[in-house]
Amino acid sequence: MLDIKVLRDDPEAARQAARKKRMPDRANAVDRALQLDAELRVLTPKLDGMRADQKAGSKEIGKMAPADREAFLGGQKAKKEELKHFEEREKQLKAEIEQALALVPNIPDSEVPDGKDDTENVEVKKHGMVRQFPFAAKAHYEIGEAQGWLDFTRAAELSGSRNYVLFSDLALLQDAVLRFSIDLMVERGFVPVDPPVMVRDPAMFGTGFFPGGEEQTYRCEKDGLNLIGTSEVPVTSLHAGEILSEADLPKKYVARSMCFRREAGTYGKDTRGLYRVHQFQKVEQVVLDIADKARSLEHHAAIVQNAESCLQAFELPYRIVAVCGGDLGVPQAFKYDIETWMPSRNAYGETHSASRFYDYQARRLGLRYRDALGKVRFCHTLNNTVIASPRVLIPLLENHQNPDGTVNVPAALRPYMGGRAVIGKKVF
RNA sequence: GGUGGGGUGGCAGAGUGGCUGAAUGCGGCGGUCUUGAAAACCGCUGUCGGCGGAAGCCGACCGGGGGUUCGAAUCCCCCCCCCACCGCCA
Repeated sequence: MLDIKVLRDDPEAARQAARKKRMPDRANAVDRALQLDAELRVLTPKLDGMRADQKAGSKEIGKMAPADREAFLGGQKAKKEELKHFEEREKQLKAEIEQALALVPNIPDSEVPDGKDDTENVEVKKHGMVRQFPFAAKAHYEIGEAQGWLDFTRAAELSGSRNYVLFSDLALLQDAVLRFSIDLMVERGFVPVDPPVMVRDPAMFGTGFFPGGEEQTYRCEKDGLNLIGTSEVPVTSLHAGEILSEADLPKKYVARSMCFRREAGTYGKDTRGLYRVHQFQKVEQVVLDIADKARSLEHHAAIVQNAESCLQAFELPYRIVAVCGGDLGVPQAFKYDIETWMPSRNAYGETHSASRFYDYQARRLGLRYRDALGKVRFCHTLNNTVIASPRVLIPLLENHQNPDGTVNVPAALRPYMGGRAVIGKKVF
């Protein structure tokens, strides 16, 4: 949520923001919010005056002799009656402003590239050499199925499309990857968190997924709970409604959780293999800190670096792209995606997403802190993937495959794989 | 699912119709004392909005919504949430 003052001061910036994000309907919300706000700002002083007057009368009456009360009472009642409809309008306006404001997207930073979708993201860094295979490289699902590590048929039978079952060494490899990532983050000072994967609506709203993301979310209607699509939701919301002490900041969390996504509207897209699935596990990093842009930028660089460390440890080629306006979500001010090389796609595929929000989420969450001067302010929030599986298994299997279908285990992961340097048997 | 107890300021916890935006304690800030620190003592210390250069003044807010009343944290109704015990299950 943006501060209404930001809209008043520079409404064009907010409209422009929505357009840059290719959300024209949300640009309209700016004007709706402002229009309602203008009415409220006329109404408020008037209402306050009336209330002050009525309140003063009530105080008088308490001190009066009973005989004098009668005459006064009539006047008081009339004032009360008059107040009533103005108060109703006030309540209505406040609710509607809130509603409109919730639709206004965060303003993208000026360095966000212009563009309509992910094809217009801008590469800013490339790391590692793409491997040239002297043999016919297989896709991860070919290797996985041949090794008995992967079963999409039974998964579909059990749970429908976009599901999978991992077996044996691939199940272990997934765990190795996740555990390595957590250990790396703990070493870097992040506090490990095992959060709930079902959350109430305010957490979805506060992090900016609602309104708008309802179609992507599995919901337990009976209980009014939502399955999270990322632990960003519960972890960023951990301190919602609190006023933290500046001494407690920054809060740096690393969470591991199951994630659930309906993937509505993606029919026919990435249907093979492990790329786009309904449930997966993710290690996520979340940072909460004081409202200072420079600090946010530092954290952002650091959380990107953390993800890079993982990919480097896994010996995977990747690149970093600055996400363009049209591919940015509602709450983000800036986002880097990290894409890892996936031979079966003959392309880099998104594996990480590092966002900064400034105070947009914090404002919606009521996430605040008291600064050195005693002033209460909204925090800044950021997050990035550390590793998400099974998607990361795609590059791991494909980049490290041998002609016979066995797969090399990167040195960093061997301690988590019983010391083995190779997994699988000769299958090709 | 059943029964009972609760939701008040950064935290803990008083407060059952006007003198309460809210006692008290803790914490925080400032000061006295000290070579320095601690302790002790003194003072200040809720959030949001409006007007104002400021001091300040006004308004809203005691889980949420509605109601009674000239006046509600306090009374009534509905909802949400938390806790305890029992039952059931893992």
